[in-house]
Amino acid sequence: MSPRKSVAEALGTRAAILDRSVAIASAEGLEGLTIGRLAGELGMSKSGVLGHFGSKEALQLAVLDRAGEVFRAEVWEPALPAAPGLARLRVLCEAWISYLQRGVFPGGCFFVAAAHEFDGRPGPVRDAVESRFDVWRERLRKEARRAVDAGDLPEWTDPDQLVFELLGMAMALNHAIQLHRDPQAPDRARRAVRARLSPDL
Amino acid sequence: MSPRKSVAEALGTRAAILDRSVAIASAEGLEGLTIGRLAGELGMSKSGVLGHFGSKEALQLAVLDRAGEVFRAEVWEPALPAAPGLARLRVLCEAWISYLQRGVFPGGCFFVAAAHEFDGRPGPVRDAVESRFDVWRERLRKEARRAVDAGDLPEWTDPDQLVFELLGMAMALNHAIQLHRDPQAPDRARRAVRARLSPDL
DNA sequence: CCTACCGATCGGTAGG
DNA sequence: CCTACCGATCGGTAGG
Repeated sequence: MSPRKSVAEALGTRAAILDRSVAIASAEGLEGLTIGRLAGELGMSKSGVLGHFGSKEALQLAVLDRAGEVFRAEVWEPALPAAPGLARLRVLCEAWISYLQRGVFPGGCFFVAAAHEFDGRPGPVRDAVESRFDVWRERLRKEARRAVDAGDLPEWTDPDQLVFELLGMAMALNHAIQLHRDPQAPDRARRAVRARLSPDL
Repeated sequence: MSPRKSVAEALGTRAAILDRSVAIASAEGLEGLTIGRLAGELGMSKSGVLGHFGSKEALQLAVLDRAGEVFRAEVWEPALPAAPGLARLRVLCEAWISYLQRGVFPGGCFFVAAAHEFDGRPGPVRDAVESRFDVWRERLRKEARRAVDAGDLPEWTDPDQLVFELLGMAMALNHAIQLHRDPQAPDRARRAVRARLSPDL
């Protein structure tokens, strides 16, 4: 009989806030995501929204977590059935390109956008963004190392150099799609990946 | 005897506003650049600042022009003495990497940051950013084409593909410097460029 | 170039 | 989860 909702309802509300937040922040950035706008779009009061997180910064961190779950499901998990090493690295890159091509986040890669927004602002949000990139680069590096060890990539391949170039490919693709709406960009990215991961062709 | 300043003084004030604006916007973004903050740092009133431009959007466009002059002086002009084609392309890439490495804009490449900030917001600022990238890509493409025609790059080289990959290299470098403060990144970028522009090595 | 001001919006809090 | 409110700041204008 209390006006408080049940735990399940509260979790549902929280999830709804986060999903809407991801959509807004993807297009407008994590700062452009304001409590007032969020409340308006969800038909809630500002304090109702803020009560779930405590502060805007805590909301931003929760949104990053939610976006991380999406990235994981879209790019990392599809590659798990593939054999570790070169095969998995190829699937990862294709899932990565597809994730950008399909516009899973309407504003482009959530983390690249957040990195640009926060790289000059010390604090927990910046740290969380950097940490996510560290994890992702490490995963790519591990597969690249396995591929070299298995003899599927030339022995002179530097895994860190390869990861650097794959990240550049993804960023160029993200940029070409978001700023130039270039329909040829995904195929360019695929060619760039092929040149690095299919040395025989 | 009027309180109005002379034309020369007004131009000096305008230039001072723009230089400060470039510094602020480089770190905080073109939206984070606010009239009030600018006025405070310059010891002026808000209306004094705004009077030079008319609106925040006009200020943002003027700031993009100013940043464009800096980029031109730092990256394009140093390459003009080099012979068109492969030689100039190499000098351009080295000047580009050096511009990012030295932190000419403290917040990293001004245009990459502006592209991320505005790619989802239609309007004159977005158009100006896109146009600047078009000009830059066209310049790179032209040099790449010359290099192929001269036989200095393999005849199967696709200039658009090469430019796409060079842009990716620059974006990966910008990202590694700004988010990760990775001191090895400039050398990684140089290796990536060498692999594409020095096919003999 | 200034002061003085406008309505709108920001993140956040008090109290229920 | 709400209403009602806080001080601060936003871009911009009127008038000089």
